[in-house]
Amino acid sequence: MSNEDAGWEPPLVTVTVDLVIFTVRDGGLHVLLVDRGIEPYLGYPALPGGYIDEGETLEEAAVRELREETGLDARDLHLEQLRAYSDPRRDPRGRVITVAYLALGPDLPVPVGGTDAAAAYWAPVSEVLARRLAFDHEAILRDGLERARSRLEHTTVAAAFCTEPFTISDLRHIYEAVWGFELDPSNFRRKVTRADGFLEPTGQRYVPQTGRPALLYRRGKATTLTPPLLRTGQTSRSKENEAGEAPDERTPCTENRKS
Amino acid sequence: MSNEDAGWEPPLVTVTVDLVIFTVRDGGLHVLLVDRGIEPYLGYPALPGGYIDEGETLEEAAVRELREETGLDARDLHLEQLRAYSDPRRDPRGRVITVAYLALGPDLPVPVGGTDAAAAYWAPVSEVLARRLAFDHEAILRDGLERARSRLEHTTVAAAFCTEPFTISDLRHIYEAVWGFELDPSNFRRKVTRADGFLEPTGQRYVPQTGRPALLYRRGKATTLTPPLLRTGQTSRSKENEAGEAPDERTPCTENRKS
DNA sequence: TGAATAGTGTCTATTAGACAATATGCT
DNA sequence: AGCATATTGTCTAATAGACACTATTCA
Repeated sequence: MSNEDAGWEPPLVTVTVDLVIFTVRDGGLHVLLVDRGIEPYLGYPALPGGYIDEGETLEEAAVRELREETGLDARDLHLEQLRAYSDPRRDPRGRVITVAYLALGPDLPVPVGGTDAAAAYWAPVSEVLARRLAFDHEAILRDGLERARSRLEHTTVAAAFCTEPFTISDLRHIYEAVWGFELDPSNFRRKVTRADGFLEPTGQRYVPQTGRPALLYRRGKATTLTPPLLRTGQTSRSKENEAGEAPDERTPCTENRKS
Repeated sequence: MSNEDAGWEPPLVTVTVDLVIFTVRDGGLHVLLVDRGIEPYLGYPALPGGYIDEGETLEEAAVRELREETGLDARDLHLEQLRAYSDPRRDPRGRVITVAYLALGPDLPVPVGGTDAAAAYWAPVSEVLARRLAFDHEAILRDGLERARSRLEHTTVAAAFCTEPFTISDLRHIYEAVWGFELDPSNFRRKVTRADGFLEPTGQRYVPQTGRPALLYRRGKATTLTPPLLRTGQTSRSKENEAGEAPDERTPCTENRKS
């Protein structure tokens, strides 16, 4: 390494983690935000996050901030690293590099008053993208959205959005909310049921207020989705609407379940 | 953020960038390594990398280290962020977080003696994976390999491995070297020529020592590959061999070109 | 019975893999 | 001519999208 002259000391930087936490509620994609209570960007909505502690990994810091800032338990969520953001001017206070994490989970209640000053709240992604966020959090949110959309194509994480047990319609509504267009129910069913290890039948049924009862499933063991469920060739009745604009129906993922 | 009590100062950490630089030479996938000249891991092979400077982005640091440690020019390569590695014990000297970058490029000559003490050299990935590397560089290399393999499925970066102009056979040899198994030349040709914006015909031909001349192409404008070129369903004569073990033929990507 | 949603079946165009056949240079 | 590789063509099974049709519950 070129800088290891005797006596030379490498520069030290502050490192934070930021969390892009998505859920689907009321048929639309939502992201968890906090309103900043201090400068800079006082009053601006921001992604939850915080400084990394000594002796912990970035992932551990993400799990900790998840709990401290939002009251969520990482065991209920899918958590993965997104990427690092390092523009030297991204924080006016000085050099702060942040590593963003993507979290996907069911529509869990967030405490109105967390352990922190600013309370976390769910906000529709479509609306948030039209607003200004603190720091470079708009770019991070956009990257997180694209990553989530891509993950739904190649992995089984969509099921992480659902509380078990769930129906195939629930799962389809997840895809529709994240991708922003509708899918053919018949073809969707064919693909997800054929995909090995995606869904595990429970043998139980969900009896809705109206309509035929639906079979209930649990998450299978597979994490990768073979073959992938690609966004290309969406059905013709697709409604091209940006970023989590809710499709027509507003079926909650799991609510009022009987068996 | 939960730690912003008055007077509290966030911990400072050292940040480095490490580079997984791949190329294809002699029909096999190679990675650029340096031998460590100082403790820790004195004498061990390692990925090139170094400390981030004040006022530069991680990407700028990656470009700089590329030049300083290997003599390569980032303009000749595809460069993308891989991910951050943050185990507090990954560097025995103390807390060092590293952000790995993936670089893909043609078989460029590396200076025997760089500006640095240890000279960089190309090593076959298959052999390197059987050896021990410094720090957590084995894991980083593995992640980089998987990322590269995946990128070949969904993007046109394979062409970044080739020096222009190149033939479709050249391109296929890239895929075979990175993925580690052979592909059907006929079906491969059909897919890459149909993919819009992947290849741009030059109208010129490459006349080899033996065999029919091949048409030469340049990189097209597209970066994403639609439809994707998936690894699944490899041809039956596939030779399952791990990580860049060279296929039978050893056709250099571009050498001794006429037109 | 009718509304509403779940689930099945089918038709067709497209695609992928396998592999045969042809083309074109060189020695 | 004979070799080696490039390029084209063809056959078949599998798949995807579109959409009709049947099933099951409740009001």
